[in-house]
Amino acid sequence: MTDQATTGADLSRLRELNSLTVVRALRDQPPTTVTELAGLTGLSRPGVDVIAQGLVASGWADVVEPGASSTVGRPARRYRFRATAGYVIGIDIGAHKILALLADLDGNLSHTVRRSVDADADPSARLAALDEIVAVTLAESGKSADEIWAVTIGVTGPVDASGRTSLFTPLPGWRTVDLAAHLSDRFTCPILVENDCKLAALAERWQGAADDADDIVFLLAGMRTGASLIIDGVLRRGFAGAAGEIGALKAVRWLAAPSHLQKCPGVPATVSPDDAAAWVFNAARAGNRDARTAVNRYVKDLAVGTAALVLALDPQVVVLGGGFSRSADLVLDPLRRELRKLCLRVPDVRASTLGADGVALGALRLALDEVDRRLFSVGLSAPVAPRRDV
Amino acid sequence: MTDQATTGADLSRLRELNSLTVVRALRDQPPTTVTELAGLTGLSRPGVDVIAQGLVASGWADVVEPGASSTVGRPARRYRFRATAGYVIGIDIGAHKILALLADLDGNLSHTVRRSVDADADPSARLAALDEIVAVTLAESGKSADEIWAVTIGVTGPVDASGRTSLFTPLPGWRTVDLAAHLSDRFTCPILVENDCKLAALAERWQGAADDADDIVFLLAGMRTGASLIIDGVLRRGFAGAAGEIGALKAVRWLAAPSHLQKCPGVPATVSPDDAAAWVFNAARAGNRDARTAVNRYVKDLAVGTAALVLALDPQVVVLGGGFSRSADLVLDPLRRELRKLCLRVPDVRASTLGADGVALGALRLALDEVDRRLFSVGLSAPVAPRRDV
DNA sequence: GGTAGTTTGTAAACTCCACAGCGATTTTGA
DNA sequence: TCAAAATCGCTGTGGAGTTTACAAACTACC
Repeated sequence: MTDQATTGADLSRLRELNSLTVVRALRDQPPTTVTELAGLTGLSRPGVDVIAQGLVASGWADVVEPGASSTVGRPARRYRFRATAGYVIGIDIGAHKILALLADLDGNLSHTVRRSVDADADPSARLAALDEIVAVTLAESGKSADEIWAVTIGVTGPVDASGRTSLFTPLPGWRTVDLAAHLSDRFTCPILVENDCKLAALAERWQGAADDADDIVFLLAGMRTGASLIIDGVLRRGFAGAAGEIGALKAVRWLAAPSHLQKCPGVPATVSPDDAAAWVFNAARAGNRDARTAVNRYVKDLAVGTAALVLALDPQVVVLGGGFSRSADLVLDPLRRELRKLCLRVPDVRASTLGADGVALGALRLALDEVDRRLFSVGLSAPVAPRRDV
Repeated sequence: MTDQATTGADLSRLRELNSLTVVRALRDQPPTTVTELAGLTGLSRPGVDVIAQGLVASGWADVVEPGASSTVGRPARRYRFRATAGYVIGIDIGAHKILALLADLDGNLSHTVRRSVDADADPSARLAALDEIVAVTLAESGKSADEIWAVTIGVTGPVDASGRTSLFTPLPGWRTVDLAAHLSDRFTCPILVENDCKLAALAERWQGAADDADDIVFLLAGMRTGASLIIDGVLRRGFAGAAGEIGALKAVRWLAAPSHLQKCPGVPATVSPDDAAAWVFNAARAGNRDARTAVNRYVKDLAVGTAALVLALDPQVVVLGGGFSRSADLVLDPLRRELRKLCLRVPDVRASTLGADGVALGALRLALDEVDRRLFSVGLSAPVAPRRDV
């Protein structure tokens, strides 16, 4: 706060700011000519030219020499944001699998590594698998650890400010694990730990079903039920990171809701508890009466908590994610119907388009946001990996 | 969005930015010397000097010539933010009264005008009273309409983007009233209309019980029950302005909750329905058994909706406002107890410190925020009333 | 009462940045 | 081959902030 006041701007800072706006313009454009950049930024052409050359020298931009030109006049040199100056990693530690994604600064996926993990593996086994998957990701992509600018890990359970899931977590023995500390000797860059449901919401806003919305309620509908909130375009964690945990209210029957599906009469004994829900959805789709009522009961329970969130926040969109979003065809319509009964204004209700990869994608997005925050918000630093602050 | 890109900074813009930081530093400081300002802003002393003189010339600052100095050295000239360059008005249109406040740009109250209105007055009578109170406020303070830089009006019921309470409102015949349009021929400055409960929340964060918090749930506890949300320091309206309306959920018994008090056995027939609640609180304080159970039942109902909001948002503070906050001594403790039962993490629960003036104060705050947004965010304009954009 | 020390106010010189304008260069099309 | 069009690169101009230097004003102390 006291530091906020010292914003006196020097001439060098002016250059910094202008470099920043040029980089920003470059980032969401295909390779661009100086004249185009001048138009985009409002700066003069010679001015942009100097800045662009500076960006190339410092490593933020690449030059694309003109090829065969189609327009009249001398073909222009083009500049391109050097998205490969750094990379970020997003990891999803689920109950059954660990998924790691590696992407450049534009968010272009360059490597995907997946490993399955035993559902009741103890923390040390899970951490070993994490270590291995990180090593493999770096090795396969040929990147060294100091080319990684941020790492985000998604875990189940609410994550507090220190990056721990101390409140509760379904993973056995996971409450005292400090993931950031565990990876801190491998990476010097920021390491973020975040709740999986929150990350999935970020992903849906980035590349998924809600890429047009700023106010989103994301529902994790699966064997666990959860929710997370994006308000005014920003993921909201609440004061202690427990925002969205409306399922803890007993009147909201989210804890027991999936049991409507599991305990549906008619599920064959050969179907494992984990697959029961899928069986019921299929049966409902085929017209099975018991299965249909089970689904309806499930949705009715799901809708109560959803309505509470909708009334509390008045979002533009509700996104149905989680494992059950594969059966969105059966869930969306009754969910809309219930919400219409319960809410003042019914938001758009949409199904996730990202499925099981959403968490890891959201982890990427959060890592990219962290890089943005560190390098592109105050001023333009040199294109090197930011250091984690203690 | 496309306009956002054109942020190329000129040298004149640099001056604008530095002027802005100096004004910002001046605003939350007593009269300040150039040397102090240089320290605060990080600019050089001569640099600040030119800027300060420019601010005086344009009317943003005043010079305070040095008086008797107590320290060694030549006594310094001091500069002061000219808070009287403009004024804002905050108005609360309640069921029984209309309250108008006039304050300068620092938020210093300079005039208060109050008029009572018949509870079932029709819209035209209420609008006439509004017109009169506006005229009186201007006349008594000796200000002309073009010295007013923003006006905010607080009304009951959710307010949509157009400033109308089309969804519903307890005031008779009020749904089609367009307050901003009604006042638009009197003022050229921005005219904002906002829900009273939301404004009261703003006030509590500004000068009230939650001035240390960024994540706040404000409860309006009275004959109506409502809530509003401040998240990350910003009042959240939701996509269509209906955020906080959790009371619309039937499982949340907010609509019926006050009837526990009104229908408490033992209320004398001589007590009017409006005063019944106050009677019950007094009786409970005196030890009346029926009154105590009525209060407890009321709090239990209030707590369900509050818990839903707390679980959804994980706020730092819950502020109890509205008419019943006068009886916070009876409400706070049982409310905390209930929340402890229902929530994962229990926030601070505090009573409003502003009482019935909160809405008008919040209206002032919103008007000041609007002025800030227009004059102090992009660059520093001349110190004249901003024009309402169509 | 005078002088040293300290702080403020102001002017000058300097540096740096963006801009405007001009000519040179390179390509297309007639 | 020449004109038109667009880009590239250079130079001079003006403005903003900084540093440096010095005069002015005040306190403290001898």
